[in-house]
Amino acid sequence: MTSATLDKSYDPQQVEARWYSYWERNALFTADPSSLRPPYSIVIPPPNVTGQLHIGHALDNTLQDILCRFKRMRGYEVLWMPGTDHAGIATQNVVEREIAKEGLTRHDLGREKFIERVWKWKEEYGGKIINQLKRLGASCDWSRERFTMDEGLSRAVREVFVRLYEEGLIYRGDYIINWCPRCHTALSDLESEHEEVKGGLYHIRYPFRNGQGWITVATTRPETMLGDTAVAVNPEDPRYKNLADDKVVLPLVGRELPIIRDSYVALDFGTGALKVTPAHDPHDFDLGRKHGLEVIRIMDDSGRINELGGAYAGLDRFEARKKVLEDLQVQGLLEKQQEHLHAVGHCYRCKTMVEPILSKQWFVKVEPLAAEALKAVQQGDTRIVPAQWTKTYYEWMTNIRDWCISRQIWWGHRIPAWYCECGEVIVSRATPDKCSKCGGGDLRQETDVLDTWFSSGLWPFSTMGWPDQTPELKKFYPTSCLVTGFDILFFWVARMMMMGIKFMGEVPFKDVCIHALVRDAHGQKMSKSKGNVMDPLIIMDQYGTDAFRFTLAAFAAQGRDIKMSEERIAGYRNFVNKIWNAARFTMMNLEAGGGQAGEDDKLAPTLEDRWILSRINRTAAEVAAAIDDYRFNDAAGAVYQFAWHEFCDWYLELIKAPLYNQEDPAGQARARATLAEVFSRLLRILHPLMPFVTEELWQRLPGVEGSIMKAPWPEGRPDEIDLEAEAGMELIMSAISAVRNIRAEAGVAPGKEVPVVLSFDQDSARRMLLGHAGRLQSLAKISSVEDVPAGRAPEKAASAALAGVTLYVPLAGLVDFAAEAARLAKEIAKLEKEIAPSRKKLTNEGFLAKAPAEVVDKEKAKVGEADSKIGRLQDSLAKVKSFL
RNA sequence: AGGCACGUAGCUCAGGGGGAGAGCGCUACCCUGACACGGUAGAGGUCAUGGGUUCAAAUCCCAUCGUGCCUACCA
Repeated sequence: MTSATLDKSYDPQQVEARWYSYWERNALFTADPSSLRPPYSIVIPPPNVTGQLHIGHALDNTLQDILCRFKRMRGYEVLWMPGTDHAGIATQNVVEREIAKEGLTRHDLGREKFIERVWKWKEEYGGKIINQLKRLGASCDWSRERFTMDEGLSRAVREVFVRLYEEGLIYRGDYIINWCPRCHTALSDLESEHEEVKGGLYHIRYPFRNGQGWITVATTRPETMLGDTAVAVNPEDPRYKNLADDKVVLPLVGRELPIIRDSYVALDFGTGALKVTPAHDPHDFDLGRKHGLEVIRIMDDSGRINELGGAYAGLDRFEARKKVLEDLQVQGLLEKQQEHLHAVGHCYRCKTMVEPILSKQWFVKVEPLAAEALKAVQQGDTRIVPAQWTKTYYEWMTNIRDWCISRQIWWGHRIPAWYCECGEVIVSRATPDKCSKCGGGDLRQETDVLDTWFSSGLWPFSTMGWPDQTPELKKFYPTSCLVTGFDILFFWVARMMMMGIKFMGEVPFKDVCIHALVRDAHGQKMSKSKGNVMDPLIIMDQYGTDAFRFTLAAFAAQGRDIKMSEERIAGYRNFVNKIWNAARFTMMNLEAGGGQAGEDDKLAPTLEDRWILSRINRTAAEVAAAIDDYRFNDAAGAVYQFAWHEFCDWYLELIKAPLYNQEDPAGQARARATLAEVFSRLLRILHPLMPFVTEELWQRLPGVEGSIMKAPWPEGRPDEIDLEAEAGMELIMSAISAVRNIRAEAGVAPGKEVPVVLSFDQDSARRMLLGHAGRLQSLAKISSVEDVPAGRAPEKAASAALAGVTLYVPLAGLVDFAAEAARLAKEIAKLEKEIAPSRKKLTNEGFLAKAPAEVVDKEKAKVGEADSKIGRLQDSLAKVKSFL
């Protein structure tokens, strides 16, 4: 392969397809638990099997990939554990929809057949996202890919369930839970998403039994009155101190209800009187228990009024509300209704309004687990980055309530509990064949399955073979870092913390790196219903994966939402192309040397060599530090700045002269050697961010063998840091810019060469500029450089004041003195404006007295420098004006 | 109701007590033998508002306005 085959512009499509399979074939992603290298491990947040790669996954996995590739290059044994989540409700919904097309429900098929169908679906369509992650370049160890319903992981689930049960941390009981009437299952508190809903607050009269007036209750849920078993008021409420009767008659139903007094009732809300429906409201449930109230559940699992709802039986809850209100209106019992804004839970899977319903479910007693998880972060075993999320984590961990883990669906880990006719409940790792109490053989397994998050909570260790003691666990647990969005901090991170500490005795990860949500260019959350989703696959097709990844990294500033913009992606596409062309240039020149580069580089390095080596050292260090700190945007920014604005803009331009100078073969070889070295390092610095193009270019570099993935990260070389070269280059670059500016402002044709006269007031500046006059000439199109004493400077010239030198471009006949005067005046004004704050500071006695000496010195130096420049510019201005 | 962020160039965003930055866009010139997905030179900002701390505030503190998000059982 030679640069003859390197196209003029980068075409991502063909390159990307080639390298991913190369990496996989060569097992470059595979982790070796017996390696002696230090471990670095990440478990992927397992996407749903039903999932399609969206931009949030893309961000999340790009960041993980950057970390993994970087750590590999730095000599770590890296395990990036991949896999997918069985996503109980979501997956079941998908397959139910599929069989619905055949006119079937899951009940037509029966549990076993239905689950077979789900597995079949999973084999066929599930895990599409895995290939999409590969498109993204994710360097996961696919040989270890896991699925939460795998046999091994299922064993871990059973083990955990049984142990928690045996310790009394799992229990079963009747409580109010969040019920989704569409999915027909219980949900945890987290899975019920609160959304503001405009509802009504209805004031309803409950007449006293004795006919002496009524009590008015206020409610947002009039339809649940069918299940009312009391009315409650606050014992302190003067309005209700002396009531006409101690019982009311429930309208529409006719049941007599006691009036209970409880301080729970707020005095200042509604009417101060509360209807109590223990079967359909969590607080009412508590009140009911406390006061020994009857519990009447009036709704079925689909949210329809059941036979206990009398005339309303069969009506959907919303129809029932309407009808109840109508009937109350007719009877004159609806005193008033007002608009009322309140937060109502919605199913996180299907957005159906959640129904709080009394039901028998399994729960995890989380308090003791949460206490440990809280402590682990407090004492720094796990660090949350950025730290602002720590508080949120604490808040949740301290206010946590028991976790409802049973789901009335079929797809998932079936709860390992069996019921015997004798009433015994057997919870066991292995399927029992007879009752442990009565010996009976007629056992029925619990039909409920576990919350999907129960199994994903075990992910960091179940994927590594737990409950067995495996080499993987030994080497890679606890994992180094977890990268995820804050939206699942509670759902998942918190649960992994609890489970990891409980069962491994150690936190599951040392760091939690929390990144922002990706939004569209207007800051809206991307969603299918809004139609503002950006499909990462299409983006990758259009701009290339590397450009996309680089954009994500550049946007990933901590603690902020990301507004994705296509313009930015296009900008970084251009950057990738810039790298490509820098490579094109590099290779053309390396080949021109017949592959001899590096052999004859004994010559002392030139200024630009020293400078670029110094700069790339700093850049490598900066990028490394940024990645280590999860400041991905800083990493991207630093390498972008270096590659484009130092390496390409200046260094490549500067070495064209020596590279093209046939008369100095040694100088050519030396330039080639540095170029090859610096470019090789640049590719390696870029690799974690843009793996594909860097691999392609790496493998085309002469003398390179093997993947860039195996190449070492360019660690710092303190000997190459060169302050003198950096300062010298500053001066040279400023001189070149000054000449270019003068040329542009004077309208000198780009091709025309101009003479330059320099008048020095510092010897170091003289040595630097005259010693590198050739560089000046080639980059600023200069015909000659002349050194004159200050007094002999050309008069009819445009000029610029630099540090230690005044630069003149004599433009006899060309120079427009009026324009030059304006330019100088502008320059002076700009300098004055810039230096004004410093001047002010130096007149401030407090500043001189209290500011650190080095700050004062710095300000003085700044003013001195500016004064020198301004003075020289004013001299020039006066001269120019004299010709007007 | 509480909590957490955020208001910086036309747009999208970095920065975070001592010289206002980037990308895109804009203006002018240039197809210069890596690159027009390019080059060179420019224009553009009282860093939301009002106070305070400090020798020094875009940066720290308080308040106000605006925006977004999270948590929450006043029916």
